[in-house]
Amino acid sequence: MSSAAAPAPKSRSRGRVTLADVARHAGVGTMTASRAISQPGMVSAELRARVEHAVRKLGYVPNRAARALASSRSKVIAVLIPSLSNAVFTDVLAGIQDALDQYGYQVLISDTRYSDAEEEKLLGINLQSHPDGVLLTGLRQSEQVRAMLAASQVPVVSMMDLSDDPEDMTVGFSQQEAARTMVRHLLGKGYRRIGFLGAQLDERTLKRAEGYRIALREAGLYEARRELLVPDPSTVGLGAEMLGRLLAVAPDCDALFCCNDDLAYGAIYQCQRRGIAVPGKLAIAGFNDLPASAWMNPSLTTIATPRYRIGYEAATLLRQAIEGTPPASRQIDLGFTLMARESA
Amino acid sequence: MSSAAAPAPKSRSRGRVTLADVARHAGVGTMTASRAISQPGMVSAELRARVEHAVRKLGYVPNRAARALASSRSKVIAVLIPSLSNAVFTDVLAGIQDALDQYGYQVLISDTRYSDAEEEKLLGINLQSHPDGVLLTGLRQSEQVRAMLAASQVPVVSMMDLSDDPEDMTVGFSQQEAARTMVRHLLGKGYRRIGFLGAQLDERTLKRAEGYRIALREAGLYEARRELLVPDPSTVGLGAEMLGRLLAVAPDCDALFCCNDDLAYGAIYQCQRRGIAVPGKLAIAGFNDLPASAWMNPSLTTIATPRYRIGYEAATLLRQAIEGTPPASRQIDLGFTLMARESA
DNA sequence: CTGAAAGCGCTTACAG
DNA sequence: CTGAAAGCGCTTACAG
Repeated sequence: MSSAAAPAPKSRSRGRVTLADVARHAGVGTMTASRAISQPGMVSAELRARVEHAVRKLGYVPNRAARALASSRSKVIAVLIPSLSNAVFTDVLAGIQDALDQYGYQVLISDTRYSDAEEEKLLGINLQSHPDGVLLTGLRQSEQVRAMLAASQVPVVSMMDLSDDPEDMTVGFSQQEAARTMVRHLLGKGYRRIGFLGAQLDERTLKRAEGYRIALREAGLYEARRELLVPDPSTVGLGAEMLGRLLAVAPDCDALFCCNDDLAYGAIYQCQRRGIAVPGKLAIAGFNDLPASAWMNPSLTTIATPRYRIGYEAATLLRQAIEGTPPASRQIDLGFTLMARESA
Repeated sequence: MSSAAAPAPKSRSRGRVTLADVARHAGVGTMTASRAISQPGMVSAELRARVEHAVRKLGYVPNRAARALASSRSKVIAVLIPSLSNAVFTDVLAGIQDALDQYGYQVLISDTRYSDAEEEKLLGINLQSHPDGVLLTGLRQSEQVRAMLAASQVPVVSMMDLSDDPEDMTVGFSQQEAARTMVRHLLGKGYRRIGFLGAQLDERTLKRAEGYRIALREAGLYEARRELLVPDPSTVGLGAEMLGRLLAVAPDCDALFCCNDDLAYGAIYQCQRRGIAVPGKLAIAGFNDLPASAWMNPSLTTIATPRYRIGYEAATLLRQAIEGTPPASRQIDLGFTLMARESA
């Protein structure tokens, strides 16, 4: 039909169903089709129905990349956690998912494996998706990470701890206070030679160790030799091994505070093998209150942490920041609960 | 300078540094800048250096959405797992991450919570990102999910099990054979009244239950009353409770095969509370070999499953399918290992 | 309430 | 090895 004046446009079509196809099928403009999908309220009932029918009929799948590019809102939230194999953080993730579920955000989960270098790398990759917001674990990020975050101007909420900078958005509880509370509980039970087992040496472990020291110093009972810190990842096996190492240098401990439940499980199992009565000869306490802690024998005295709620509230706070809703508070302290059971 | 003929283009710029900025700064064409970043080998060393310098200087962050839109390759791989709070699947994820780490894929992790409806919903959302490939757990997907996958024409690899359809790409092991192997081990140890505890009732649990039945029928020892299956999620607490329920109807069991380690932990803990000697009075076996199983008392007899390798090999197989590399095999059986320990 | 045009930031053929 | 133009599939102002 047309004169040969204009060359045929080169088509790079992928044969996918596009919004234009839907609009054509429904006999409306592309715009209207777009609105019928994203803002149904702004389109008349009839056109909306026609568009919806066309969507279904053609099996239209919106293209997120195109939407993100055109709207400059990616509807992506990036989450950086130090470990996916630690139940603490999968509980946090569950809370995040539940909080964001109905708001159309895509959650990008990254496991930094407790490594700053890995965190930088993963954040860099995530930033390429231009997330609308970022959820971080802890407060002590590397300079690099801070710089990247600042340059991207993306809203950030930190999880698990509390900041003393009122500018920060944080949801968590005081790691140090929680540890101090546990040690005071042990002191209250009459224990006087309390040891500490810490692994990974991440920010939270160090804060718990500090809480332990503070509480013992307050009681005039702190002795550095009762404290064993190693950088290895926390596992049950490591707890078993560390118990042996600590008792080798401080055999007179009457109680042991482990920086998490996994270590405590290992310590208890090792005591059982060695015939050391728990808590009779050695009381043992953990941190986190994992599901097995209430069931093992002896049941484990530990600190219950509000992991799910931390994820839920942090995601909600971030969403509000993204959407411009003024949050009631930028700092949310969710507290912790001492679970006094049989082991200590 | 210019005459007023052409209206000024409306700018919707976001103030972000773009490839065009980098190109301008480096004094090259946009194309060359693009290539210097994506295919460095195709650009002369000098221009490449200039582009790299500009990238660093301007703090350029590539826009994934734009890249995906223009190239029709999202470099996204969607992973659907039934649970993030089950260590089995976080190990699988670790393998996936490690396999894909160096190839520039963004991994989209979705937790379907053992729900078909949730799986459909999450797959639908993931498909909007037009993933280059999808990693699925198990073989029994809903009709909906299958239809969506077929329509999207995206390559799919199934994890955890083995398919008898040679068209399928699968990486796993025979759940049924593994269960059968465990029951045979128990039979070999002289146990004759072997019970079974199963929860969640997902595909894998049902296959393990079937393996249990087959092995006992082979020995002429199957009795339906020794089998307890409940749909609740597997937890240590549930294992403890189920032990009580099973012994109430079949108090003469001399061994118990639990569909996973969590249930087995709970069963053992419950025996300890009730003064039932394990394995003296009741032998107990699990499935998966979680890290604590080797350490608890008694140590747990279980089946070690190659979870990390399943993730690693499945991701590699998928990547090869995406990139057009003919894989050595579309079906990879990674096997399993009986861990005979103290409990059975 | 509805729509034609322009633009988001890249990469893909196509020419040099 | 290098580059100008067109296009990917949406949404954003801007007009009706």
